[in-house]
Amino acid sequence: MTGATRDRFRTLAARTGGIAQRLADRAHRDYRGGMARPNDEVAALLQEYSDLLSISGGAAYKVRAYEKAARAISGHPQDVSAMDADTLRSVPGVGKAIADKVLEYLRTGSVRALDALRDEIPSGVRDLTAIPNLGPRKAATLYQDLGIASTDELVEAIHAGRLRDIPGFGAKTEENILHGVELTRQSEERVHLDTAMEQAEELVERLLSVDGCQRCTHAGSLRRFAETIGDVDILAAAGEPRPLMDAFTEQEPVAEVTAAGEKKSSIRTTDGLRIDLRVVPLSAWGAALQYFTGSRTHNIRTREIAGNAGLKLSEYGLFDAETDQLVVSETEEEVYNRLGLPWIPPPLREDRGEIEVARKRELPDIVSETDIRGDLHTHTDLTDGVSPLEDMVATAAERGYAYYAVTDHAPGLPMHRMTDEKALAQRERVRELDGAYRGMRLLHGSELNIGPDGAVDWPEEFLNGFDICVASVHTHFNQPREEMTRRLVRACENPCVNIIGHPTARLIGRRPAIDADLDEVFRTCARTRTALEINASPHRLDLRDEDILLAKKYGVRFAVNSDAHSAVHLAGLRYGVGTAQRGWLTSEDVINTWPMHRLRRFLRPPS
DNA sequence: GCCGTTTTCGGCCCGACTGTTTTCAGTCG
Repeated sequence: MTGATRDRFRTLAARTGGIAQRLADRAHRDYRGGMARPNDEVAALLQEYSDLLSISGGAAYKVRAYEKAARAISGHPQDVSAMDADTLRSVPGVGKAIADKVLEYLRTGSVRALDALRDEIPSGVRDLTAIPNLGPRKAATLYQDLGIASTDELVEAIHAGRLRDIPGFGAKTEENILHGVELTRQSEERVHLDTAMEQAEELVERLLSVDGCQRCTHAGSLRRFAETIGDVDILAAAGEPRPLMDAFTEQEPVAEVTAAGEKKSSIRTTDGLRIDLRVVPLSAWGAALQYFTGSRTHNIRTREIAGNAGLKLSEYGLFDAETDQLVVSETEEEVYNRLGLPWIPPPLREDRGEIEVARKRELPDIVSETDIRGDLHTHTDLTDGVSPLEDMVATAAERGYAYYAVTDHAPGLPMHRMTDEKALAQRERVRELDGAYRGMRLLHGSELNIGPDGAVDWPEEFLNGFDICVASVHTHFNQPREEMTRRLVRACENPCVNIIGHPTARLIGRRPAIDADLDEVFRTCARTRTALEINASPHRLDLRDEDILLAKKYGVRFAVNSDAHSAVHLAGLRYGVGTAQRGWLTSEDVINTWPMHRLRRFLRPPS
């Protein structure tokens, strides 16, 4: 690389890091976990192109253009694989060059320009940018100066002291990288909930169409809505397992068939996700479903109960321990009932006291997706969303919501360039649209930024003009515990703040939760009637289940929100509901299951 | 590369923090 090229490289790369980094995570996920929609497949491709372009020192605006197009296509409601050139170009951010590449991909399965970049930059170099604080520029330097093209090589180089000679890399950077590697490694073998779910549902649908398939569903941690998934368990019932096993192992894309038997087969998809299929006779369906749903500790408890009752529980059924006579096995209900328990919803099966409570017939009537009457945290293309207000609202109406809040970012995050005028103009448009959909009311709100001292963006007079305010931590994640606690407490005490958005600000596998005294924060929420969000984004799931259980003890209310940045992602609310279920929440605990008049009173209590 | 009541070039997402420097590159939200 010449000096001049390097200079250009530096100035341009300086401006590209942020968004690339944010989406690299998503792109990586898509590669590991497979692609349910052609749109996501194309988006992942464009994102990869953007990443490689920025690593190779490509023009910053070009990098961003591919980035933007990737986001737009991922969030676009129509299937890109059915589009012609003109329709493609009607997607915002897609022009001639990108439309051509998309068409080339759909026609031939590859893009020459992307292949050329792949030849230039090993995939391991792109993987390096998944490490926090290590962006495209640093990854490029590491590769060019030291030939580092994988995380393992990077760790080795640090231990060998080889980074010391590279300008811009000091002791602190080494330490941060090692810490970041640790964080990413913990989640390396696991995928986000949506990735696993989409893959599982697609597969289940395909298997259900196979001749002789009597039943098919996903089980395991996915059925329990665990926050990340190690491998996907699929259970099917059939008299003759062979056709199902064949359909399973011969599907695309399979990288490797790791087991292929009569009862169980395992595959690894081309993106590294492991999927197990078990086929049982219909008569054993209930016992098998119970067994393969887990959790391990929950099952230890149920087997224990069986043992104490002179029974034996396995994936084949509930048997009399003495005679080996089958007692029951056809449905999960039968199995639980015969153990003296009501059926226990899978998200509760974590051995967190559900057995004892079930025995007393005191299981909570946990919140379900159909209880949700509206979404209270969503974005539009006015800030960092990709769908216009009208599309978001139309999709919300299709989902049957009784109310829907638009909460774009506030001026505190300068990148979004929010202004008073823009917020007021949006409000006017929201008021115009309100009533356009029968039975759905619109709320105009904002997602405020909680500053380092706990203050939020706008003065109280202005905030009073909003129907609803979510307030979230978006910066200064590393404050000392006491400072962070004071910060959150102050935000809760602000009478205009209704909901604390993604309260711990964690990004699963990427950024740890902020350090705060949660007991203190939850106590304050209860006192100030500030709801805690359960952010449904599969990258966040924040609050997480255990924090929800703790907060509930303080009498806090919750809001399950999608934080959708496109119309397509409004459907992601289900992952938040699953998390709320894991936190034992009922609809009484969740403010967006309440009727509009009750929600209004909660948001703006009469003084 | 995309986009345009500024129609065909020039602007596009800005500011702060961190770690490395000693004036700034890189990363992040």
